[in-house]
Amino acid sequence: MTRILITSAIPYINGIKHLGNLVGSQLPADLYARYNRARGSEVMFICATDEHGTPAELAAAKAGKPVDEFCAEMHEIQADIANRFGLSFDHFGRSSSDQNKKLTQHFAGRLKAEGYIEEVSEKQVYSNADGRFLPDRYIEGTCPNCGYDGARGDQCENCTKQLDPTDLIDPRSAISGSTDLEVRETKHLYLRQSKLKDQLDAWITSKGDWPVLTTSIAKKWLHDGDGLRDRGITRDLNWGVPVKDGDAEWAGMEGKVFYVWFDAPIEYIAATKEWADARGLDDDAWESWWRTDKGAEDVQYVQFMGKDNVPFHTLSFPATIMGSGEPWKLVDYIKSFNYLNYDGGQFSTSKGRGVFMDQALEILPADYWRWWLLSHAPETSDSEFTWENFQSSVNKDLADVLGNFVSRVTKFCNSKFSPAVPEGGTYGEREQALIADLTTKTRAYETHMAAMDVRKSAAELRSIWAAGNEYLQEVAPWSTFKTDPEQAAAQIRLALNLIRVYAVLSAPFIPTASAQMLSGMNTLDMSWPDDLEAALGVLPVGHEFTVPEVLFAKISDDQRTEWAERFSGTRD
RNA sequence: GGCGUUAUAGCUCAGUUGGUUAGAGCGAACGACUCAUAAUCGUUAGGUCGGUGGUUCAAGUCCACCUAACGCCA
Repeated sequence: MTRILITSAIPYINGIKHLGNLVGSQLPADLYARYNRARGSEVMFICATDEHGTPAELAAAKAGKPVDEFCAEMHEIQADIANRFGLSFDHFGRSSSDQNKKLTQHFAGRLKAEGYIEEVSEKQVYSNADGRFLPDRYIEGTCPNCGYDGARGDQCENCTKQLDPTDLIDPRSAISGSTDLEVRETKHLYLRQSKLKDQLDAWITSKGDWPVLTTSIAKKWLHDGDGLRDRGITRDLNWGVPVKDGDAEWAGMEGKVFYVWFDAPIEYIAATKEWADARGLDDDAWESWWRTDKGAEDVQYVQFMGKDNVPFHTLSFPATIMGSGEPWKLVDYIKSFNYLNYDGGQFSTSKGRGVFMDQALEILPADYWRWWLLSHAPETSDSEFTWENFQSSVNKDLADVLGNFVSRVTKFCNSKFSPAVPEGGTYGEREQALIADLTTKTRAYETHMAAMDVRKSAAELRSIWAAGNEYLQEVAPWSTFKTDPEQAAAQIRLALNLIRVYAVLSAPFIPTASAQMLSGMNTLDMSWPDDLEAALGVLPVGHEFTVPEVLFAKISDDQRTEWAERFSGTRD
């Protein structure tokens, strides 16, 4: 059996994600996971919250809570929203877990032993009042160039001149406002990625089947300017994974933590261990997914992410894996996405512009969003969300084409026969033609899904739905019924079975509606239609069903107008 | 300022290694049907593929420059 390991870029703990974040990683990853499970593969689908770093500390301070408590609460909120969006993670972990601390320290120790860590001494501003070192952008003062009062340590946003923190006149902490600052000498660890440049380059080059978006970004970082640069992997913060050499202390690094981008991808592995630990399984259970010496050789590992995450997944994280000298699994395929824009501009977390995951679920069920987002996923270039487009897609595709098909078939059967699969008649030429058509379309759908061509998959699925309406329109059972009720029964029998087939095929996109369709058809049979003719006979003569409620309600013009207004600026 | 991305029918987007009359869905017009969430099905009309020049027997598809929008960086 094929074993597929799927990871979605892990969302940052600081706040609820917007729809652009969702469609860039978690949602398409979920589509792929659900599809492969449906086809009988063994799937491990991993995601987590990315919890370390200064933004988390500041957000916690703003909320008046200890950072660990803040993260724990935010993790629960994100887990709940993910669940309500139907994101079917096998485990939704936390980068602040003990498993990740141990593993991150382990990797650092291995990298040190293999000669891929360099210790560098730097000067950095320390705030006595805050009791911490300050990153450049958290120091404010007066710009020596233009006199602007709110210049930051890295740049003056008024005159755009780049600065060093020591250039500022009357510097102060952006966190506390304190002016009790001093420059201290501090030591940091650098990951010597440059030593692995050729190895990384050869590895990327070998991935000829990866999307251009992925490889071009990686190549740019490898060859731009002086080539791949070493990266600092430690910070002077309290909130993070303490710097250690495996289990041992690291001399001179006391009180420091690893940089969030070092420990975050390692969480993919650690979250799988969290999964095993939560189920009382031994180490073999998770190592068989990640260690090529313990069974992961045959695992197909696919990562999903937005384009901003590509450098870390094509270079930094692989450098960590390669540099460890241990047989960890490298990614086999990276599916990256462009950005989704919102109504003529960007989604903005800080301005509250656009629709956020919790708000989306307040106004409509998850399937509506899943369908629109996936069928418009920004695969080849940035794409755009507009309320008009959303309204017409939902109304036309979901309500009119699919929802109405279910409705017209079940209601017709109920009124002319009974709420059960009717008996009589036989399948003829037209039915065979439909089966042939559906077979072709289903095979095309499978090909697109396997290739992670999200939009093409959605278009193919829609055309499979439409085929049912085309068939009904042509054979017109409402007319047939008047002259040949037996034949009308055969036509409706086929159409009822088609509803089950649609539920199975559509489940990766719209799992909730799919479950409603199966429930309405009173069946638990989710077998994949490998053979369409057989699949259209699964519900036997006499099988009872219930006429389902309206599957998808339409979006009215009033609603559309109201929502466009509501989400245009400030988050409520 | 440097680097990069994008620019295809009214809208959202496809267009493989350059090769016959540039495609889909929505929207529009017309027609059919009436079982159904005023749903469905069919037909038709819309584009000199941002602009200019070039390479080629042949360019939306390669090259140069220009314009516009956007993004990243220092």
